[in-house]
Amino acid sequence: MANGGDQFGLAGRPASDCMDPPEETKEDNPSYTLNSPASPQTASSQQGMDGIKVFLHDRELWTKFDEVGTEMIITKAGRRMFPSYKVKVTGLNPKTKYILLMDIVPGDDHRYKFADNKWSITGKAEPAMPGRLYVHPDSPATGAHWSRQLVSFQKLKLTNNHLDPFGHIILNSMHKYQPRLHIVKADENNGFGSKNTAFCTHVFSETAFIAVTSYQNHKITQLKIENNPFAKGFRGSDDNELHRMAKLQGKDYPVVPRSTVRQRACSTGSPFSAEGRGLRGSPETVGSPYSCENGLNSSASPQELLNAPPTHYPLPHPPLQHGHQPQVYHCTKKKVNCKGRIRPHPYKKSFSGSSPSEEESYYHRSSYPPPPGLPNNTALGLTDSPYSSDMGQRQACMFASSEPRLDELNCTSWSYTCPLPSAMTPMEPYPPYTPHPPYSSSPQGSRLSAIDHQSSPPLGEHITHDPYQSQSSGPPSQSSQPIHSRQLSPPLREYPRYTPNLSPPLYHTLETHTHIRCGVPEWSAASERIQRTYLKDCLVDRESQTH
DNA sequence: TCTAACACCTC
DNA sequence: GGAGGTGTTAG
Repeated sequence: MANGGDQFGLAGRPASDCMDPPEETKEDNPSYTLNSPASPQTASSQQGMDGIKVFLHDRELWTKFDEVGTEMIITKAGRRMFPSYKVKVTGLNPKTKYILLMDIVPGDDHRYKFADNKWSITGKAEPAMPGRLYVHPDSPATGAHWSRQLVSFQKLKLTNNHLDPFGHIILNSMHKYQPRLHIVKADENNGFGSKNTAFCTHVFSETAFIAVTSYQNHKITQLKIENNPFAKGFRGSDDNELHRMAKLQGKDYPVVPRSTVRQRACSTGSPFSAEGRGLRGSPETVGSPYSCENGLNSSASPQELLNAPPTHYPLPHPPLQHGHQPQVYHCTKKKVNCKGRIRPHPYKKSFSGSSPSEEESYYHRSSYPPPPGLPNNTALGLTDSPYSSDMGQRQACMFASSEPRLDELNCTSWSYTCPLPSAMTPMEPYPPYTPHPPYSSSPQGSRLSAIDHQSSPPLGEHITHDPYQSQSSGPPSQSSQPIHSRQLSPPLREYPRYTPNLSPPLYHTLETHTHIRCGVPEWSAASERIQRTYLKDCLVDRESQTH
């Protein structure tokens, strides 16, 4: 959340590591990029990754939501994200194959509540859900393919079902999250387990959100209705709408839509209407001096960033309510009692998809810790394979991963142990939440594996960031422990413990439970092997299904 | 808080 | 026409 994130009390944007020139401007639509390690060890990993740029599609819309405090519905069956996460990627080698995947990491270590029309911390976060990675259905594909058009992750679904068998990303309601995009080189020279596996992570702070089972902030509801085609039915349009509602309510006179009532009630008589709340561009939020507390800023070397285990993502927002004025309107959640739906007054379409060209102007690079299941330098060696996934409707592979927390980026070096469930033994769906040291985190892009993924400490609070700077980091270079074994063990997939047979064939999910702590990187060879293996398996599977 | 049924909508 | 994505609603 760019500014509004402040609503969530999110930490400021991640400081950029400045691997890239500070050429970025507000209009760069930068993503924070975490490139591959720059260490001698992994220097090669960066080859071909440095020039990669990612532009968030519909950034304006995202920002609009962010300013209010984005909320994403999570349901047992899985719910798509809206706005959809779509990006335009440039700088890829046309002939090289890449795997694009996403993960959603905790934004911090808190649980939130929405009261008095504002978000506030209500306690400690619940144990992190098993981390999962969503691999874009087209993966792996050539750079030319990815660059050809927008890369959409709109089919990614969020769920609150801890036992979800569909491979959806599991989240906790009332918790803050940060989506991340990972680009992994799947070149043949980067086989599974290869130390040269290159990848980079891109983070758009404006895509941070709070997971909810029902919308809390009415403004978000309205934004969704106004912009999501599938919610068109809830858009008010004109007087006819009122009459229609009246009919629904068995009345012959116009009825004021609930939303309208709320809106009015909320915005009336208060100097702190949503607009004035400062969520959007309020001086205090926009200009918030997100100090670099986690060292993500220039203080951390790319290498360090890479090494930094994923912790929760440092969101570019000031502490909750920080600098916020009381919300103006108090929207009661009481529903209007009527038979039919009460439609809100017509809302003007505030945003329409931005054109690609527009997006480009908003490019900004980013750098963050690698995806939990991603290759840390050692980890993911993706064998090249023409795993083209052209099944009618490609499915994405889901991987469990540890959820990185940015607030832990402080550490210059990281270590994490991955009590890897041997052979993907069913693990606790929700490992008891273990408080982590202030700056512990899981290694970035360390694995695509089933790693015990206990919640890791939040990074956000400790991170500062310059909204317009980019960071880049890569897999923990050190990866202190290279993947030793390249053998591909049986694919670890699904939730052996829950519904081994329920998993759709195309969804491969691994749940990761990772213990993270700050210190010297200690990679779990086992976990890495598993993730590496798993990913490969997933790809192979797809390939076989494709062909 | 959360869920399931629902009507309405897009695709 | 059907599948599936929406927010609403009641419980």
